[in-house]
Amino acid sequence: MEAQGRCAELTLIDFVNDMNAMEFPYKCALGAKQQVAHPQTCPNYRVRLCDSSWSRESGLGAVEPQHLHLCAQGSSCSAHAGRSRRRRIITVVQRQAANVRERKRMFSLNEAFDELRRKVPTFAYEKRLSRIETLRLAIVYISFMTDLLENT
DNA sequence: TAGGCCATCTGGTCCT
DNA sequence: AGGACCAGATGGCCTA
Repeated sequence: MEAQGRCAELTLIDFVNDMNAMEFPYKCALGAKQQVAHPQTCPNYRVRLCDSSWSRESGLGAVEPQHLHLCAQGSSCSAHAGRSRRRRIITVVQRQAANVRERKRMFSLNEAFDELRRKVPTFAYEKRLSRIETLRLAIVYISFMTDLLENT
């Protein structure tokens, strides 16, 4: 039992080694990047909040705005497909409230990512995993543990 | 300087 | 109607 546990431990270390070799060969730099957003200093933030293109006063709501908005998806855009829909008009206050909710939602998403980062094995000196790296590593890790369970 | 990553805003869609 | 979810756009920061 103890030997089996040690075996799993060693295999886990090998697994992390393999992962570093295969997936993250360049992850030897020290220091994790921790970005801190400053909405107050973000020009985009201020411009967007002052941009009234979506507001009731802009008049866009009255001229079939689905033909006015920029859409990178082109003709495949779901907003353009099928029946025409009237644009949902919201007030500045509602937009700001929606922005706050979206920030909270993204915050909880990042909390979940942080929790997942703590669950997947990495070396301490390794740079903080990005979200996509975390997901991919978790997938491989789960597969690895599943195989380990089936073969013991 | 280019590319990766991230935070934020935004508008569309779905669901309650 | 309004909140949740999603994806696109944008701009800032960091690293090679």
